Amino acid sequence: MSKYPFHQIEKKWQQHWEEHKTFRAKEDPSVPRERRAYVLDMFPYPSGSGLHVGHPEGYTATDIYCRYLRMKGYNVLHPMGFDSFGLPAENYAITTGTHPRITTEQNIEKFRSQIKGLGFSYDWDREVSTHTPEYYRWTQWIFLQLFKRGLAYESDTPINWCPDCLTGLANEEVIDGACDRCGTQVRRKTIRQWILKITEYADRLLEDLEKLDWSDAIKAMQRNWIGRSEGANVRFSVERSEETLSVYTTRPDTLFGATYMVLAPEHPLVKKITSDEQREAVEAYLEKAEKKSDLERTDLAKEKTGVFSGAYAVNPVNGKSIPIWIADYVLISYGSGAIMAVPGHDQRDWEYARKYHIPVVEVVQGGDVEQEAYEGTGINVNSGFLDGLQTEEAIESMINWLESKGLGERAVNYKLRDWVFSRQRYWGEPIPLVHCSSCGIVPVPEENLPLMLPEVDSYTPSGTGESPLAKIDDWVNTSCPNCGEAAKRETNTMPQWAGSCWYYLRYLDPRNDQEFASQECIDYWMPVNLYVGGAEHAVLHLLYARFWHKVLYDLGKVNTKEPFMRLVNQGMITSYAYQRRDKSLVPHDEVEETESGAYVEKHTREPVEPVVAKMSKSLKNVINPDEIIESYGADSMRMYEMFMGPLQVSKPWSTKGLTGVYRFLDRVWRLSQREVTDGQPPQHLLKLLHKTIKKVSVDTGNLDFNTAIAQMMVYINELFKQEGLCRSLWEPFILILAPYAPHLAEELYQQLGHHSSLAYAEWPGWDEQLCREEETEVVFQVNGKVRAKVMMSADADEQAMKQSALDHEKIRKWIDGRDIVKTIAVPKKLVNIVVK
RNA sequence: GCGAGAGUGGUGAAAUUGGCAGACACGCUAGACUUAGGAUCUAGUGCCUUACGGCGUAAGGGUUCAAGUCCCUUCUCUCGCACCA
Repeated sequence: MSKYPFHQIEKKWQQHWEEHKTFRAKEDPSVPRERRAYVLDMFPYPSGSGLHVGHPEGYTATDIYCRYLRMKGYNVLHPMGFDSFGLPAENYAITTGTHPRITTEQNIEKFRSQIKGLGFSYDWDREVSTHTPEYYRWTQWIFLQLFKRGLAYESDTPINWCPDCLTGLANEEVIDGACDRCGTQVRRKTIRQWILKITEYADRLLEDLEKLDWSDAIKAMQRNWIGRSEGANVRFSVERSEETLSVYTTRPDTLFGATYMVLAPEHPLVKKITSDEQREAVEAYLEKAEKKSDLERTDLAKEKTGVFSGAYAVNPVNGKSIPIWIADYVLISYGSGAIMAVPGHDQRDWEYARKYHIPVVEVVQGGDVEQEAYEGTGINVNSGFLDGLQTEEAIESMINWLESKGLGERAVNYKLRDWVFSRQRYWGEPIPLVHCSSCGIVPVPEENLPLMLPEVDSYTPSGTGESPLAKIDDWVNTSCPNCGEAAKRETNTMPQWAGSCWYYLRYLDPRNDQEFASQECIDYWMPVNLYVGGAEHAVLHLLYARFWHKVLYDLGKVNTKEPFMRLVNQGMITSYAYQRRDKSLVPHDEVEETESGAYVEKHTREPVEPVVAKMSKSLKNVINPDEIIESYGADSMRMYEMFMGPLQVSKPWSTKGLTGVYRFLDRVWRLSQREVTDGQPPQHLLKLLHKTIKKVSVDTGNLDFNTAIAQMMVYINELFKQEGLCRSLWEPFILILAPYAPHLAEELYQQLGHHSSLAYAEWPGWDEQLCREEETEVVFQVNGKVRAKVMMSADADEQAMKQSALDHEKIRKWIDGRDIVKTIAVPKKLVNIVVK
């Protein structure tokens, strides 16, 4: 066993912090606003498999940052909790009959102890779990506010139905046509759903992104998801019919080029306008389209299919009669579910027109519409009153024309769709509404919240689309809060996103039973200064949370338009796996290393190559943090995760690599066993100390933890070479090590005679004078190639540098007898002599 | 297909404004030492070359006294979106 007693040290200090409530955050009004920091981690779903090495990465990063800020004198709020409603616990309940609360709370227990084992400086007094009635009371309360503002509505729209989970899924939860959770192929089913009108906030969600200190990549993803576009709605009349057909277009300037129209198969007008001759063909096509899953409909994009409806519309600008087709390349869920097709200037329409021999008309110059659609801008032709106009003017002119004739108007469209908010599930927040036959939908009075999740006999969904709650008659049957007559409760529950939409607010005031959080606490801490989590939540969670926050802002309940000022996404921690020649992957335990250092598959002796892959159970390359902590200690685990590389990029785990930081900490420990003296330290070490303090301070503030650690290693390697141990070189180092390896640092700090925790000790400053070098190495180059290196005074001027280079004997060898064209000197760096 | 990002030793990676490519760590090699440990310590370690020196940041080209860094072309990988009218 090692000399470094991390087991003992880590246990001791974790107990100390817990007993002394070292990291409790208080709303101290004497701390000015700019010295307060709210640093937030994305809270975990407490799954049955416990923590994996990915969780501690972000948590370690924020912990280091928080510990650093505390030592810099900041008042820091750093809470942790659990996103504890969710499908796995319920699916487990369905198969075993165990109440999801029981499994969930066991899992929370396990997660909490694992997280505590890493020595994170959370204020545990603020812990929240979304499944507790004290918490979901306020989730329900916020839902009621949305409902009262008209932001929640019922709709019978077709939804994505997972036949395995027997539940509806939001569009966003369907990945490649399969259920996000269980992978089952999703089907369409029509069901009554609660929907939240997030689209009403689309513009603000888009605009307010500007102010946020988020990566451009994440902002771009959100922008893309919201998908705002500007254009016009145009109404076409249908020949021999009273109907009008409304379409959305971003290119009203191409209206003269619209030679046909297309309806999505689900469009309500399809049945009304289809002619008798075409009815059979249309019905056959509709049936085919219905059977296609979304996956097929999007994947079969290469070959567009459709059918003529037999009906014609009138192009309002030129009175021409144009055919109306039905095709599934038009989506019912975007725009009006119908388009005007301009084959000259839209590639999809072009392909379709070619296939069905529909005329292609050029109305914007710039391409060759015989070869392909021209989607760019240019001068309008064949366009009546638009002829000769540039695209931008043509668009304006056409919109004005449409508006003046009452045939259309300027319009904005979004890809973003409203949020399907109900789940036919047991393990979620009950939606606090009552259906009354005379009063309609009535909210449960706020003073009666929480609406408790009742106990049930069976967690199995009814299979009809209703949640297990529908089977409990004495819960479902209630009286109307309004008129007192018999009424029925809403039996849908909320999705898992609900609880995570506002948890960062509950941490501010977690035991408040009067409101979700007091104004004082919100004012004191908000907004979140730094939010760290996985990129997988880049769109959904962050968009939903921002939406709820804006609603609360409109209600006057929060003081900021945006909840999270700075967002950092940590990269994924991957692992090595082994790959056969045919690129298939081999599980970890079926590979062994040969004597020559190559890898072979055990039973076939086939050579395999190590490659980086996601950790997965099937590849058996999952790293368990408990084992790492047991063998190397939490401080090593923390430091290694930060040493691997930049926080934001994904990087492969290597337990061998971890031994590097373990050895470093062991070396620090062995240093501490030397006698500490009070003498004057050697100048070169003092200078190195100050450079180290500077680099660690700057890098920690920028979350560049890997380079900060490297610098501490450099320092310790030098310090180790010196005999003895100078207190003035040692104590500041312990303080800068503290955020990274807090257990060891506390122990060493105590060894130096301190009696309290270093958690609030003053972060050491550095002396800029000592960080400066009097002498630097200067490179002499001839034609850009390094020919000599010399030490020179840092303030040598360019002239002196040039002269010294020209006089240098190695340089003379290269320049003698040649013409010097030019000489460049860069102070402290180099001299370059250009010769011919 | 579109969009974003990335390609640096055997490996993870460093490298203000263009200014010594490879810090730090793993691994490897040699030696020392021993309380034989998951040790530890010392030295070495980009490639070619006995040396002088040459070549090296995915490939090719360009700008510059000087390019990992700036510009152009190509390739590969990762992520996101996927008929958004």
